[in-house]
Amino acid sequence: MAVTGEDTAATGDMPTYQIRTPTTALPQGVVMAASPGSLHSPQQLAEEATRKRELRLMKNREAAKECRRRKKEYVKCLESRVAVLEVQNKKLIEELETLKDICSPKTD
DNA sequence: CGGCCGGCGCGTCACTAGCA
DNA sequence: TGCTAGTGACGCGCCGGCCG
Repeated sequence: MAVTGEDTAATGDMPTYQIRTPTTALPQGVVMAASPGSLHSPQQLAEEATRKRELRLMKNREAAKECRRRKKEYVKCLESRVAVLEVQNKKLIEELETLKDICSPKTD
């Protein structure tokens, strides 16, 4: 691992999202119908939209990090549970064999 | 040594469940 | 019903190991 975390996709300053989904996200020409109460110049509206988008992206970025962290933890937890159950299973099998030996009629 | 491949982490988008 | 947090999916870049 040791991934140089910071130099990946976005931090490389390559807005990949623009390439992938030009139509979704925020249709660029469209200046989101502003909140009816506050009237601003088109430029202000655009700035507001940009600001909102950046905030959303930032929050989602953090959410994704947290989500991945939890998922890793969950997987680790499952793996250790598997290990415990395997040991337990092995012991039970051994015990079963022992009991079989004890209970089986002598062949001699 | 250079190319390829698999694994990993990241950012973003799209979708959804739950809440006010 | 609109908003937000959570998450699956996708694509990207980086790294380490393997092979010719």
